[in-house]
Amino acid sequence: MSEVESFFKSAFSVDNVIFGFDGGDLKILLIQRGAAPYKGKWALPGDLVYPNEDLDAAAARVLEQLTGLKEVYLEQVKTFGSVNRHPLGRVITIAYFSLIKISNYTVTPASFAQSSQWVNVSDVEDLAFDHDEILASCLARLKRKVRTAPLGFELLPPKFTLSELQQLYDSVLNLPKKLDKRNFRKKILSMGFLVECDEVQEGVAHRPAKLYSFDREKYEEFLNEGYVFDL
Amino acid sequence: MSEVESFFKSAFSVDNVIFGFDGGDLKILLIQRGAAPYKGKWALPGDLVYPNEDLDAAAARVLEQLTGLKEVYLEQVKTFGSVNRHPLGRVITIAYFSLIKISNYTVTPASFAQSSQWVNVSDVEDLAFDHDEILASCLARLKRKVRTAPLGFELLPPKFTLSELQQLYDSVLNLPKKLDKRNFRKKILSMGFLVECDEVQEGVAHRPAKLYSFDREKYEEFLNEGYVFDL
DNA sequence: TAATATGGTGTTAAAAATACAATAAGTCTT
DNA sequence: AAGACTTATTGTATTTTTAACACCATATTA
Repeated sequence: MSEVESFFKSAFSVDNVIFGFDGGDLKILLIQRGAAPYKGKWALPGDLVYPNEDLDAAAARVLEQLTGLKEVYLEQVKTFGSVNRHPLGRVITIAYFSLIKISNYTVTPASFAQSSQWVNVSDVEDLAFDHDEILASCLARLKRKVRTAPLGFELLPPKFTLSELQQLYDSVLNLPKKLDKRNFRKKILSMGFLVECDEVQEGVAHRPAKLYSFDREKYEEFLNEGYVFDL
Repeated sequence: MSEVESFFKSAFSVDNVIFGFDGGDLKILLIQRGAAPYKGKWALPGDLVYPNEDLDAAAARVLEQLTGLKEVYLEQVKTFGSVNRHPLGRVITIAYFSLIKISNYTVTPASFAQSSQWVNVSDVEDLAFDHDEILASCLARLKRKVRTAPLGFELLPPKFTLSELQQLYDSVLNLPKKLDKRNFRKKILSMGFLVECDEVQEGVAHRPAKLYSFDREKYEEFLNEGYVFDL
């Protein structure tokens, strides 16, 4: 094999850390591998990139096949390419994370075929390949990004309470001390892109909270006035 | 060709945005392409990744071949993989940036063979491939990173004046208003990891400035006490 | 020695971050 | 129906951080 040919004895894949938020916990969607290598192990959903497919498109495809969801927040994080990361050859992988509203998740043929499962981020361990490391990178990115861009809303239903929003931040950031309720509300409301719906929570055994939604137009105005999201 | 084979008709490269700081300006090192495609155009230095070479190693190799420098700051930024980004086939590229002390730069056989040149970042335009976009990503990353980690020092000689340091920040950040001299000094010195050398500038036609150096141990202490670099 | 150039230094006012606790509005139990 | 229970909602005082701002010092060169 010539040297030039040997450059083409390689492939690339995408792997996707799919985040969801449910029951107060940050979760990711894992699949159990049905074939070697790492048969039976839990892994991040991923696939080889098709020869004429863009990278972002490949990540979106993996996501859609597994969840049925399109047009979700998707962000490239880092590329992992250690020579020996894949037992069967030189395969580098481009890691993405995506944020979905877990309530929209439905079981698809793909997720049915390869058993898949939502797992609390804090419980994940011992994934196939270098996926533990990939998860760590994506989680670190999410922690940073969620403080500097209005990403949290991608994980919540369209209408949510401020307590739910705060819980989300608490579980993503996982800080030694929870955020202060009054200060959190003051700050997030002062940015002016959360609007009150004329609705309250239902079916809770206590005082129902007001529902809010994220107003993207008002967020754009906020940016145009030179402010930056910072939490 | 089988479908599986077609996955292996692809290659990956690294491209490196090599930043230097000289004469008050932020610069990058470009090479002029000697062969098609884009023959004669200016481009970021890069190369295909060898079959048994890690990605970071490939980026370091490209850098060393061009500059003779080892052990420089190197950071992966983003992977570019549009289907048609390379005219000759499917080549995705992993973009890195590196920070070098431009005074250490020497012409190497590689940089001699392919004409190379330092160019002010603000003057760069119309690079080969998607390199304009790659540069934009790396520059954005540098702007962010330089405020949250002590990277600036990688671009300066071991001993520098506070004015030089501020000039560096001014030219990297390129803000509408320059930083305030007194506030800048107060803040950077208060972090406690810059130490005065017992030396002053020489050969300047005005009052010579004190020289400082970055003390990495003190920086580690600073971190261990729970502080974070923030400028 | 005067002109010129950059180095070096402190204070004050404004804004932002933090710490902190009592009342309100529902449901559930008895 | 009263009381217990649970979470929602709201404001103030303190501390910390940021931002704005101007003059004298020290060297070289003409």
